[in-house]
Amino acid sequence: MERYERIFKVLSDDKRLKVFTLLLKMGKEYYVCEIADALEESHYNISKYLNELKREGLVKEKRIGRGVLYSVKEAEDEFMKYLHNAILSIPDTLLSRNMELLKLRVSLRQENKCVIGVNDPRWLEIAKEVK
Amino acid sequence: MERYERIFKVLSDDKRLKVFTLLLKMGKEYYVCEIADALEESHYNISKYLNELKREGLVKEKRIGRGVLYSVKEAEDEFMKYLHNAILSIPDTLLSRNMELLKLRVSLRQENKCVIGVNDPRWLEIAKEVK
DNA sequence: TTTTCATATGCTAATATGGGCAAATGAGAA
DNA sequence: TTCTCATTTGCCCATATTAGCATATGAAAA
Repeated sequence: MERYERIFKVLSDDKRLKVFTLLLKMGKEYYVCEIADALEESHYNISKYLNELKREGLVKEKRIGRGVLYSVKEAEDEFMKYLHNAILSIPDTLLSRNMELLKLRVSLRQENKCVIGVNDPRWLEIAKEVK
Repeated sequence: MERYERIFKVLSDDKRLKVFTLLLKMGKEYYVCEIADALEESHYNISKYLNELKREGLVKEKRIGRGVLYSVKEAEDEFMKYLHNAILSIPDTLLSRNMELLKLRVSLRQENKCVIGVNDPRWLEIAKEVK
């Protein structure tokens, strides 16, 4: 049962569950810094969460230049397919702000460069408009 | 997200996951002492696990005389239905010994009385036959 | 009532977990 | 090479979780 126990454990933390749910609902690839800004968390913690999710086979990574793109790994068995569906059933309303922020954050991409997060005045300006 | 986080948390422990998976796969009602013996755990810990599962709405209880019957609570939303299916997808082989023990344990029921577990020589005799 | 039985709960010590900071990678740019 | 940037990792501290024991309930039997 260890695999299943570990999968539930990695999803049992608010922050990690939000990271995974966001990636699953948005369905594309995102940089660590974009996810961090969308969830209004520190970059190093988001990096830790993504690594924990990767360790359990929930997400995959792809290095692009200096950045790393993360996305949900395709479900390879029945358990994981149902788990994805369960998490997709979580109401969007619980993450609407973060999904909105992520879309905005991605729209700032310039030749695959990240506009750095919390301290960047441009980003703060944009983020405060989103309820 | 708190509800979902809490549900994953209660399933993130080996023992609690086994209790819930066993109840879900077997699909009937069982006494605390029966579940404890089937999982070869202490009665007080199994009682704690069942209460934690109940607190998150995963199982329900029914008092019968001195005993308490526990069973899986029907899924009431999409999330829970998919979660049940995910857990039902966990291979039976991982719990075959415990499912076997539970069936044996239930077959000993006498007018709703429990034959007490770990220290009862009759039960030990029966249990050691199951691989 | 008193006793017995099945289950539940309170307490404590050992262990695990999470967050934040600082420093380390690793890859491209200069 | 050296510098910069995005991400990762190691470390420490505060907090949370867990198991086991002892005790408490609550319901029926004596």
